[in-house]
Amino acid sequence: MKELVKEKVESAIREIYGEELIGVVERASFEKPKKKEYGDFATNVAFLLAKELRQKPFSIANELLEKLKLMEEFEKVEVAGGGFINFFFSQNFYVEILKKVLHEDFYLSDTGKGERVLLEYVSANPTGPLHVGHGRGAVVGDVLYRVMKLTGYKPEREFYINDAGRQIKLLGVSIYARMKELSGEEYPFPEDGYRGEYIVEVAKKLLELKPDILSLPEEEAVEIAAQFGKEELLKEIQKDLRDLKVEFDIWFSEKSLYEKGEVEKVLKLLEEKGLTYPKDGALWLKTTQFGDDKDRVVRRSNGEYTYFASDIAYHYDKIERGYDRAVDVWGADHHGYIPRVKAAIQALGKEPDWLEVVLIQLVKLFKNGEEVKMSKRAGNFVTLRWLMDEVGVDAVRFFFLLKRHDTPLDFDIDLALSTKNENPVYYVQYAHARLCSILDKAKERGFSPSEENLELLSSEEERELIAGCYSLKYELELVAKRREPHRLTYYLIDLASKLHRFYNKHRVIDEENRELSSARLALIEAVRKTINLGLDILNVAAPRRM
RNA sequence: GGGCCCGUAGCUCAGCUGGAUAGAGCAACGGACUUCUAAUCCGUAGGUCGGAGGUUCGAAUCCUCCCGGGCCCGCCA
Repeated sequence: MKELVKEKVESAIREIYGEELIGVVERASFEKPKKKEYGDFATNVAFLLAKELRQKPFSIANELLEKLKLMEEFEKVEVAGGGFINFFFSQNFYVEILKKVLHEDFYLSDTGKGERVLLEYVSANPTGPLHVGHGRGAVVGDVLYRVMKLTGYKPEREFYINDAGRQIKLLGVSIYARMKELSGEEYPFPEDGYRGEYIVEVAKKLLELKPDILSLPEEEAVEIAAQFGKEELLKEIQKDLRDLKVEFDIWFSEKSLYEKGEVEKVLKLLEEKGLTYPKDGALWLKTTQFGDDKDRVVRRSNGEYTYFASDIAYHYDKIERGYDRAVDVWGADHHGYIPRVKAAIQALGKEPDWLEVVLIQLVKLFKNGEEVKMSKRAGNFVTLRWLMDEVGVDAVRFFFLLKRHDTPLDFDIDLALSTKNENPVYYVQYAHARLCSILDKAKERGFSPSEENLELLSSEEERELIAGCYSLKYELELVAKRREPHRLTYYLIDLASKLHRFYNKHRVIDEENRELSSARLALIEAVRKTINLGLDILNVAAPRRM
């Protein structure tokens, strides 16, 4: 709808003021006003044109009005508030929109213009189970991907496996220590080792598989434990993600960067550009040249590469793979890391904006009004698995998108289990079930949807529903452009609310008025299709009955 | 000390690339089921949008300062 009004205004401006002022349309607002007296849509273009033309907004608005009045999509156009232009859509226009919703893939768009975007999310270390924060990032990334697919982008999904470096060694030592304990030997547990009980389980499993492992030289045994643990835990992570309905196209191994010499290669490249220097026995990257607070170490004085070094190689690899843009989903505690990675990207010759970072804020769980504390089994955090078992996947996915990704989320477990209207998942699902029920009931009684008399759908509630369905297209564009998947849940709650309001005021199946009934059934089908679509994109169930 | 995020109704939060009288849910109060699902709806009440300046036709939204809360500042990942 927005595009349409925009288009019409553009053509009016073109006729009156000429091509050169078309640009203001992009900056102008086109919105549904809060007050219905102000029409179905309103714009402030006249104010913006006033600045350019140095004339009064009011007179400019009136000039535009003369042209806009004549267009058949509008029943009425008026100027108010000193220069706002208010549009009232004609009934025919609503009919056309409704038909589009019914027959076309109206929600698709080409906003992305074919941009190849690499979405990287979760990327948890294979040293333990996923926690709820990972889950939130997973859902944000996953839904973003699904929406981008529908809005003209070419996204790909990637999980970066941190299977190299210190934390994997530590994992090996932790498992080794537990195996020693299990076989009754005294062995000091490493200072920063992984203390979660899951380590004990991995240790048990490895002992069963390789009973003689403890008779091997310690170094060798630790290495085996590290590899085994990494694989086991990665499998667990993959299972959690599958159950959360989150998928990936590429599993990218950090280790492979070392094995293929990519880390050395990229550091050499940076060295050739004169962007590295040795100091105190370490190798530093001049990130301050690109806006970072201080230079950063890429190779420690003991010869080991830092995590940053492999991350540079990783992003270099992304650049080499030819993506137009990379979007990384990170935990908000990593935000201090952004300037140095962006600096590295510039050092590699790309614009800093080539990389976008979506930050995921903390998730806190509440049950019976109290915060759910860390479980011993997991180490020191609540696992995603526990939460999924507790409230189900649909609730997890939906609730993770109830707040913008960078604001902290308090996850109310009691609410997620509630079957009342206060639970937004049920609220939306109930709307869907209700729509299905009406359609079933109508069929039983010999009614069927028809597009013969759609002009009868002229009440405020019906128009709201028609416009509401169609705006899915616009919402998806916003989700993709602004990387804000939470908008989709809000949209669905809003559409469900419009449906419930309609339902309580109007009767669909009416023996006295079969024509209106048939038209309303068409509307019901359109709303059902739209809610179903929205839930599908979220990958949340749309039950026919509840 | 430096940097980032946040402060909107009693509570949880939308709205923030400037637009008309600031929204929703929960909680409170009052209503609506012989009818297509009451897992729903309608109404009432509730606000100096943390504070003070500034930019302008117009500010919750942009700028500056202040107050309050969170997070980050490693040759960790």
